[in-house]
Amino acid sequence: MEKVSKETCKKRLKGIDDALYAIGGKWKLKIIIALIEGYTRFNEMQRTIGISAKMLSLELKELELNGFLTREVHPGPPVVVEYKVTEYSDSLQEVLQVLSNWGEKHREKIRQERSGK
Amino acid sequence: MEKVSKETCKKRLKGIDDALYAIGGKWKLKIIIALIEGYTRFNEMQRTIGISAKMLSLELKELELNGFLTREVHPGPPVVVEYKVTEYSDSLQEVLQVLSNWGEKHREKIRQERSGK
DNA sequence: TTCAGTAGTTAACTAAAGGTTAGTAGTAAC
DNA sequence: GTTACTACTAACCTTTAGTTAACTACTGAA
Repeated sequence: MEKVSKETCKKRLKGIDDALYAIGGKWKLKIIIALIEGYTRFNEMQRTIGISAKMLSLELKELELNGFLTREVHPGPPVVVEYKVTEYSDSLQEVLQVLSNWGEKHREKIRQERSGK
Repeated sequence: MEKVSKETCKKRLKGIDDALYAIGGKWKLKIIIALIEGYTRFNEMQRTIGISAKMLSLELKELELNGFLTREVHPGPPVVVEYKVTEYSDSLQEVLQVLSNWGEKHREKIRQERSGK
């Protein structure tokens, strides 16, 4: 009789590890949300998310490389660059939903604890 | 007719923000998994997760402060310290499940892409 | 008595993440 | 002709995250 379920644990840890590798960090999920909600332009996203140009540029490159979005340059003039989520990003919808909901509830809990004191 | 749903977007971004504030970073979710799966001791968790003593110590303090776990010292001799998840951590089960599953599938996808070349 | 284990802490350091400011090159409005 | 917007990039700097090794203090086994 073990208290610890080593196999399940290892499996879950590995899954989390792989997920964090692809979509961990401060910005990736936020960028994907912005794209899913219909934002396509660089400056637009920068303002919406509250990210610096440098970070946005870096993260967009990584996300493109990993198949989460595409970058389309429409030669102008004026030149317009559009970022769009790929179908693969749809596989993240559930993650986004669950995580965002949890965050909302957590914020509510914290708020109540503070006001309750 | 807007392509962008600003309200939904803002709400989801805020939710993600709150979630990442509490459980973002490389270690917090992993520690919670280890605890949920039944690990209770410091060195045990260190080995299972592959985290340094310093980081584990720091993260455990934060998680305790935020109500995700309790620290029980059983005065010995020998002194034994037990970490246990609180009920509140159960609210993370769905997050853990969804994220870990996504990670697994993502790894599988990457693996296939590499072998397919 | 020496070696190993428990539960950490501390110091010294490196690496990664992120911010700020400035600048580029083009368009377009005032 | 000056200001502003778009989509960035480069240099510089700070902060946060993380590693390694040494050390504490106590227990128990060889």
